Amino acid sequence: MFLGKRIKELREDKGLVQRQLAAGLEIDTPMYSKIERGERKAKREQVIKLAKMLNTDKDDLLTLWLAGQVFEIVKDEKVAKAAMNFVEKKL
Amino acid sequence: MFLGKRIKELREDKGLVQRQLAAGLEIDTPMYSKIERGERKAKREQVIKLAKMLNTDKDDLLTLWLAGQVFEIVKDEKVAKAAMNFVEKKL
DNA sequence: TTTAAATTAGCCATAATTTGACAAGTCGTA
DNA sequence: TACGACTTGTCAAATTATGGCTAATTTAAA
Repeated sequence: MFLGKRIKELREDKGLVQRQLAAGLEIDTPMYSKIERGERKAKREQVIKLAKMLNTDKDDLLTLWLAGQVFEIVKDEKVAKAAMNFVEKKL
Repeated sequence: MFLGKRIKELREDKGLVQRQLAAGLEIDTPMYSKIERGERKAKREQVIKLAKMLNTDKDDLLTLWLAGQVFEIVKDEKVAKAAMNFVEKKL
C-alpha cells in the first residue's frame, strides 16, 4: 500500500513495466501486480532488490514497507494512537 | 510481553493463580503461562476477558496488547522510528 | 526437609495463514 | 482484430500459529 504506491510511481517514472521488475524479483507478473496494489506484501529481501532496480534509497522503501505492516495492525483499533505512543517510548 | 507483565502484576495483586485465569479463558494453565511470559500472544477476545476478570480497564490492556504486536514488528529495524512517525501521520 | 501446588519447558498434531504459480479475464491501443 | 500490459480468481505447497499433553522445575506451606 504505502510501498506499492511508491514503487509504482518510481517504476512509471523510469518507463518500466511490471514484467521487468517481476523478473528481477524472480516472481511472475501477477504476483508483482499484487505487491504493487498491496494485495500481497513484499518480503524484506524483495524490498531491497526493488530499491536497487529502481535506483532509489533502500531505507526509504523499507520505511514504507514497515509502515504498511504497522498500519495494517493498528488501523481499526480505537487505541491505535495510545499503542503507537507506547511503542515509541520503548524505541 | 507488555501485556504479559501487566496481567501478571494485576493477577498477583489480586492473589489469583494462573489456573484461575486460564479457566476463565478456557485454555490450560501452561498456555496461560505462555501468554503471561509473552511466548504466545493472546487473542483480542482473550484480552477483553482478562480485563473483566482482573477488574481493570479494557482499553488499557488492549493498548498494551496492540503495542506488543507493533513492537514485535519494528524492534529490529533501523527505520523503526521513521516508520512509526509515518504511520502516526496517517492515523 | 518433605510434600503439594504453581509455574515453566518441550513436543506434537492440527488449524490457519501465507506464498507462489497458473489460467483466464479486462483494458487500452495500434 | 490483435497485441501487450495489467488484474482477478483459484489452487496446492509451504510456512506459521494454536492448543493440548506430559514432564520438569520452582515455590511455599507444613
